[in-house]
Amino acid sequence: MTDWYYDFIMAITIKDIAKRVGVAPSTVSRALNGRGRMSSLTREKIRQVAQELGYYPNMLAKGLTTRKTGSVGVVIDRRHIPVERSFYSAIIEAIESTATPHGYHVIFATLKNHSSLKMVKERKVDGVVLIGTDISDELASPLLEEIPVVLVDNHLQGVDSVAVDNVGGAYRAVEYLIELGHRKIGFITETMRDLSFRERFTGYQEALKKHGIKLDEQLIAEGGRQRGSGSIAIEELFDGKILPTAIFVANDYTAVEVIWAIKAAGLKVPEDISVVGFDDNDIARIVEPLLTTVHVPRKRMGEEAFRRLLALIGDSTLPPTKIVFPTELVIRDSSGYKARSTS
Amino acid sequence: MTDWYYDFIMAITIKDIAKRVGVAPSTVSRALNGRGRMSSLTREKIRQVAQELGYYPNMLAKGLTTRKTGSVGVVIDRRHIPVERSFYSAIIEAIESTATPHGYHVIFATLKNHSSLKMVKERKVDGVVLIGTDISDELASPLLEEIPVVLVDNHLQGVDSVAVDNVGGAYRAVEYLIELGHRKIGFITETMRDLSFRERFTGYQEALKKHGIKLDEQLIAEGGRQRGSGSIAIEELFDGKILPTAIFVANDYTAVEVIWAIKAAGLKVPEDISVVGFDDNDIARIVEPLLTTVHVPRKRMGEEAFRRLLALIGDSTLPPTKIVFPTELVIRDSSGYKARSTS
DNA sequence: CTGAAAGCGCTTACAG
DNA sequence: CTGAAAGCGCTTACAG
Repeated sequence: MTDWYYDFIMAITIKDIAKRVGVAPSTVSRALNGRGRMSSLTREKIRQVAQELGYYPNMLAKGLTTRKTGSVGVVIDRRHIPVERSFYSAIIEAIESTATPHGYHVIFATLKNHSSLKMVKERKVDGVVLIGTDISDELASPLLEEIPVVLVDNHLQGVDSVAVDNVGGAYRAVEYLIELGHRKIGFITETMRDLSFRERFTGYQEALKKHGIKLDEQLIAEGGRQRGSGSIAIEELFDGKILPTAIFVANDYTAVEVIWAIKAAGLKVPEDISVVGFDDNDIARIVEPLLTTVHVPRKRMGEEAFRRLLALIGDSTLPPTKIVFPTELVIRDSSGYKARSTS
Repeated sequence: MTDWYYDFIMAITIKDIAKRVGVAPSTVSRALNGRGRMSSLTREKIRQVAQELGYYPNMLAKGLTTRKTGSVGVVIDRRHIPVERSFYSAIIEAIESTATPHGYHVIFATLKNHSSLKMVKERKVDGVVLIGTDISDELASPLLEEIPVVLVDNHLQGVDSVAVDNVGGAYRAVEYLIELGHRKIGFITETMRDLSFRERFTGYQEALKKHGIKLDEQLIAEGGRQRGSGSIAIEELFDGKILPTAIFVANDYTAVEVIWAIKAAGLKVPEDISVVGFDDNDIARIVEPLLTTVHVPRKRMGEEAFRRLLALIGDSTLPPTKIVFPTELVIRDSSGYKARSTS
């Protein structure tokens, strides 16, 4: 009776197992962690009882002595919410689903409120992955001193990162447009302040150059970080002397707005203007026409980010590595041959 | 020199502060936690030194003695990923952003692998919110014995929950369709196995009844839990004797598929058939035409879920409460008056 | 092969 | 008002 009561209130500890098996708690610890040689008989007995009792280690106690928590932090910049929601969600899901089989939990935080530094300082995590493009050096540094860090979709000198081949992806997208016969190819981005977007711009430039097309400032527009960025940028382009026959947009969300704006202006996509995005966000398959875009392997990036973090947790002296994933152009309905009639 | 070295390797503890101020560690603890009376002079001195040293409590140690971790778990059914990604992401974000100012961290997990039970048993969280519609009694029960639980978008006897007025929302949506002149109003759902969807069906029935419209089995279709569910359901409806002039769809994602299927059949939305969804998911503003739908206040639900959980963590004897949020019909472009010409 | 002891960093009665 | 001690549940040298 009292036994039952006790069990209900308190969780099972190694002491309980020790008593039941008739050994010392330290022996239970060794058996369960597989440390040190010991008779496989007592080991088996202990494991069996632990199982029977439904024992789980108290990670607070375990962590206090081992300095490992079995958790990792995943931090995302608030700015990416909710606009790029599905993009970053996919990465986070991938991290979670690869962390779980390794016995790790994932603490999810947003960049405001220093809550990421807090979780590190409070010793709640063994490492952290920082997702997104706004992670500054000042933010990363204090973390780096304490704990392994992996950057996703960003890069800082001397810090591990998993990124995507933005230059190559953009290059391929623009080259594809050129292959379709386009020569007046616009470039639209929310902002040039993001590393990823600048890299995509570089790819755009390189593709033009490679094919002997001169860069035209009038075909480049920055819509700003806000809703409606795409339509602001389109207005800017349309105000110029020359109309593009195709536009490469630095991310899908803005590309969708660009499509809307083009349609609102009474033009057709892709008949009048082809549009190609970047990311292969969920919305790319919802807009009309379905968006041609550059696929970013978010799942693989998330998986790799966790794996890399795990390696660093195991050995923090590993030299910083930058892992770059290739992209893939996904051709859908928003792009087509340049119309003959147009200039 | 050695001092610096020491500081760098080890984190600051109350012992360090105690030494510096010249008091006992227990005094530091009391000062920092504001427990017990003490001279406000030493208290201030201690707090100041803690601040200077950049002290953060080791939550593992703190949690070991207080049995509080300062973390809560948020668990989502794997099935909701990625289809309903943005829907549940918004709730999770809301939970995170209301948890942070309270000093709490959020552990995010998915329902597979028992990783949710694991985090509870390992004492990593003080409470958990279970999001989504697939949380069974068997899953919730073992958690309930250990820790406070709040359900979101679901309900179980005797468990705290925050939900949405599915019946009322569906009622309003269908009544709106009736006001537009529609009489042959279809109902499409992925499945009737979800509580939410059944409730929405109830609202549909009640609205018809209230306005003296007979329920017609031929106008009801279940597309199944899969991609393309909406188009499967549409085929079923179109195979029937009578064509609906409006369709109420139990969730937005399926509603989008329904719109696609209608357009693929050569009909127009809303001219030929009006479509109304439920959720006000991000995609509702991306489809064409923009989807009329029932807004679910995900942000407020997430906030309230955390607040409720916090209350239960403070006092686990609070009687179970079911909080139901009202919905709001958001009229966009996928719905319109019933065309005169049609039968 | 296994036990007793110390320690991880905190809090909390208990003295004084 | 404040200090010394015990304890939270685990691990890890250290003995034996």
